[in-house]
Amino acid sequence: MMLVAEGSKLGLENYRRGVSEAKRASILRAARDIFLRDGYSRAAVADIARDADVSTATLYKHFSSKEELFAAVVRDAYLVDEYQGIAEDVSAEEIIVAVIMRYLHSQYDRRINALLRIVIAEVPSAPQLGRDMFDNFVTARYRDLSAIVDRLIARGKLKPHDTHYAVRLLGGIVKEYFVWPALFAADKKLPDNAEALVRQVVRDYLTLYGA
Amino acid sequence: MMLVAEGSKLGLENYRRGVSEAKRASILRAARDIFLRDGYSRAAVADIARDADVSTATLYKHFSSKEELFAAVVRDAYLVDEYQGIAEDVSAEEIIVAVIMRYLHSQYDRRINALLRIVIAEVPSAPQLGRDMFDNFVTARYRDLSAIVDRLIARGKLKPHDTHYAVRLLGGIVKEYFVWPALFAADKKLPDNAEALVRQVVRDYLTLYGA
Amino acid sequence: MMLVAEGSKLGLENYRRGVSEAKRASILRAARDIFLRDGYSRAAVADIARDADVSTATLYKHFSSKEELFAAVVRDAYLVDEYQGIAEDVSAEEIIVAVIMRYLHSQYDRRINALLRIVIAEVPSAPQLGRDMFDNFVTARYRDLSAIVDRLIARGKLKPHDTHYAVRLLGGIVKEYFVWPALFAADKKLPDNAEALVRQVVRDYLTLYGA
Amino acid sequence: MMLVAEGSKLGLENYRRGVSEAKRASILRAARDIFLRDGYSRAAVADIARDADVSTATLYKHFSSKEELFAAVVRDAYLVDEYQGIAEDVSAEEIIVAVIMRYLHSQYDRRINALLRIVIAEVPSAPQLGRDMFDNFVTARYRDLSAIVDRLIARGKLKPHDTHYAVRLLGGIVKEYFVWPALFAADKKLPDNAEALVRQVVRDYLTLYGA
DNA sequence: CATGAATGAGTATTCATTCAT
DNA sequence: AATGAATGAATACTCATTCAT
Repeated sequence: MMLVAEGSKLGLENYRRGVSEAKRASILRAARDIFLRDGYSRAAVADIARDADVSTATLYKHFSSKEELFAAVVRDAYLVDEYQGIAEDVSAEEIIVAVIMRYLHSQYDRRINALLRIVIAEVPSAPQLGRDMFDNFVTARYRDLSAIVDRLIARGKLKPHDTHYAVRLLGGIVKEYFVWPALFAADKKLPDNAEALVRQVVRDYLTLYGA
Repeated sequence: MMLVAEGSKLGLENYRRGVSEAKRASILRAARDIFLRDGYSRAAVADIARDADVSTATLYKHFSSKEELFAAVVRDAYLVDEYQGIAEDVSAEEIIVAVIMRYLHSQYDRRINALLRIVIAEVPSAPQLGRDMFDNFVTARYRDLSAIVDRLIARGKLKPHDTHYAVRLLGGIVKEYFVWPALFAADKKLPDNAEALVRQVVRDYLTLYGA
Repeated sequence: MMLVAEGSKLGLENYRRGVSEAKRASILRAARDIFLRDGYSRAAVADIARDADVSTATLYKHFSSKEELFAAVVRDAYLVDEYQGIAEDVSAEEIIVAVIMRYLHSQYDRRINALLRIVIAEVPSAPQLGRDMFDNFVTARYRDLSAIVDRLIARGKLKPHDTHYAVRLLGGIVKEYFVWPALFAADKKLPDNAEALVRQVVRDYLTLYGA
Repeated sequence: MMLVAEGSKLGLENYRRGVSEAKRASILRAARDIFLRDGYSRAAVADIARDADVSTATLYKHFSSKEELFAAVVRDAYLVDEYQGIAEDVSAEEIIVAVIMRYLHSQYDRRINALLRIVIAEVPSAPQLGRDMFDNFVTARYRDLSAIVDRLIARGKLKPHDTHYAVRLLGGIVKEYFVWPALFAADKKLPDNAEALVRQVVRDYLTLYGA
C-alpha cells in the first residue's frame, strides 16, 4: 500500500491561507499609513505595495482597485466596540464622562480624524463611503450613547428627556472643542485638559437633565 | 491695422488693468466651480482655463500654481460680512436665531460646506490653508457671535456668563444637525424645519443663560 | 488516508496518463475558445486555465508558452480529412460542387475563418505559423482538389488542362464571395444561396475544361 | 499712433497650424511604421511617439486614443486614386492587364497587405474598421474595375455579360496568386513573372467574354 | 501681454511566467 | 504531479507647468 497523507493537502491550504491573510493585513496596514499621509488621490498604489512588501500584482489580487482598497481601510476602522467594559455602577456623571473620553481617545489614537478628512474629501466621487462613515462613526455612536443615557433614566439617575437631542447637545460641544480643530490641523493632539472640559460639559448636561 | 491713440497712454493702461482684473475674476469664478465640482486633485488646470476663457499661460500669469489658485479661491470666500444689518432692537431670542440662520444660509448658499470638504482634504499638504480657514470660518464667526452675546449681556438681556464656552455650545449642536451631515453628503439641502430646531436650541440656551 | 493498490503500478501510470491527456485536451479546447473570442494578444492565459479547470502551472506543464499553446490550437485544426467519403460515381459537376461545399462548411462550422484572422495577425511575430497554416489550409486543399480533378481527367470526364491553375481559378472566386467577406466581418454566416453560386462557378469551369 | 500689425496674429496662427500639421503627419507616419511592424496590440504608443519625435502627450492632443490613431492610419491609406491616367485607347487586354498591375503594385508598394493583416486581426474588437476597409479596398476597387469593363462593353470591345461576377472571377484568381500568399508571409515581394500570369488570366477572361 | 502647443514625469492596472509548498 | 499565490515589467493615458512665437 502507498499511504498518501490526507493532511498534506489541508496543510498546504492552511499554510496558504495563513500567508495570504498575513499579506492582506500587511497591505491594509500599509494602505492605511499611506492614505493617511497622502490622502486618497495623492496616494500611489505602488507606494502602498512597496510599503507592504508585496508586488502591485499581489495587491490587486487582494483588492480589485484602489477605490476598493480604500473602502476596506475605512471598513476596518469600524470594527471596534468602543464602549465595552464601561463601569455602570458609578454616578451618571462618571459614566457619561467615561464614555466621552473613550470616544475622544479612540478618535485620536486610532487616527479617525485623519480618516474622516479623506472620506470627506471623497464624498462627491464616493458618496456611499460618506454615507457609511456617517452611519458608522456618527449615527452609531449616538445610538450607543443614547442607549446608555436611556438606561440611566430607567434607573432614575436622570430625568426623562429627549435623548436624541440631548446626546447631540453633548456631542456637539465636545466635537467643537476636540474634533473640528483636529480636522483643520493634521498634527493636533488631544489636549491635557480635555477631561476637565468634558466634565464641565457633562455637569451642564446634568443641570438640565439630572434627576 | 488697429489704431490706438498715443495720447491716452494712461487710458490704455487703465483699460488693460480692467481687462486683466476681469480675467482674474473670471479665472477665480471658473476655478471655484471646477474645484467644487471635482475636488482639488481631480480638478484640471486646463479645464479651469477653458471655463474662464483664457489660456493656461494667462492663468499662470495671475496665479503661479494650482495650489495658489486654490488658496485664492478659498480667501475669496472669506470676504463676506455675514451679520451685517441684523436688527438688534428685538428680543434676545430673535437676535440669536437670526444670527444662526444667517450663518446656515451662508454655509449652504455659498457652498461653504463643499469648500470645507476640499480644504479639509488638503490639510496634510497645505496646513496653512487649514489654519486660515479655521480662523476665518470658525474662530471669526464665534468672535462675532460672542460680541453680539456680550452686547446682550451688557444690555441686561442675558445673565453674565462664559460666552466663549456658551457660543460653542450653541454652535456645536447647530453644526451637529446641519453641518456634519452636509460634510458627508454632497447634495444635502438645508431642511425646511431648520429654523424650528434652531429656535429650540436658542430657548435651551436662554434657559441656562437668560436674564 | 487514500489507499492505492501497489500491484497496479502500470494501472496507476495508465490512469495518470489518461488524466493528463484529458487535461491537455481540456486546455486545448479552452484555449481555442478564448483565442477565437479574444484574439491572440488579448487572450489571457489565466482565463484559459480557469476555463479548462486547471491551474496555470499545469497549463505550463503541457505547453511551455502562450505562443506554443496557440500553435497547438492551430495544428489541431489541421487534423481533419475534409474530402473523405465524397461520392465519385456521379457527374464531374456534382463531384466538384460537393468538394467545394465541403470546404465551405468546414470553413464556417469549424470557425476556420476566425482562426485564420488570428494567424494572419501574428504573421510578423510568428512567421512559421503563417507558413504552416498556408501549407495546411491553402496548398494542401488545392493539392486534394487537384488530385480529384486529375482523376476526372484520367477518367475522361474533363479535358486535360493545367489543373494547378484551374483549381485556383475555382478557389479564387469561391473565396472572393465566401471567405474574404468573412475575414472582415466576425459574425458572417454562410449564405443560403451559396450552393447555387458555387454551381454556376463550376459550370463556367466546365465550359472551359469540360470533356 | 502706435501701429499693431494685424498680420502678426495671423502669422502666428499660420505658423502654429503648419507646425501642428507637420507633427500630425509625423505621428501618422511613425504610427504606420510601428503598427505595420508590431501589429495593433503589440504596438506601444510610447514607441510611436518616440519615432515621431513628439511626446506622448502631444500625440494624444492629435489623436485621442490608440484606437483612433490606428483608424486614422487606415483611413490615410484609402486616399489614393489607383486607376487615374490609365490609357483607354489600347486593346481590352492591355487595359485590363494595366488595371490589375496597378492594383498589385499599389497593394505591395503601399504595404496594404500588412495593413489588411492588422485590420483583419482587429475585426472582432473593431468591426466598423473591418467594414470600412472591405468597402474601401474590396468593394470600391471592384466598382472601379466594373466601370472600366462596362465601358469596354459599351465600346463593343467585350460581349455584354454579368460584370459583377466576371470581375470577381478575375480578382479572385489574381488574389489567389498574389494576395493570399502575402497575407501569410510578411516579407512577400511581388514576383517578377506577375505580369505574365496576369496576362494569361486576362486572356482566359477574354476567351469567355471577348467580343 | 497672450497664446496654445509641447512636455516628461507620473498613475492605475494587466499579464505571462515562476516557485514554494 | 499539481497548485495558486507572487512577481515585475509593461502600457495607455493624464496633467501641472513652460516656452517659442
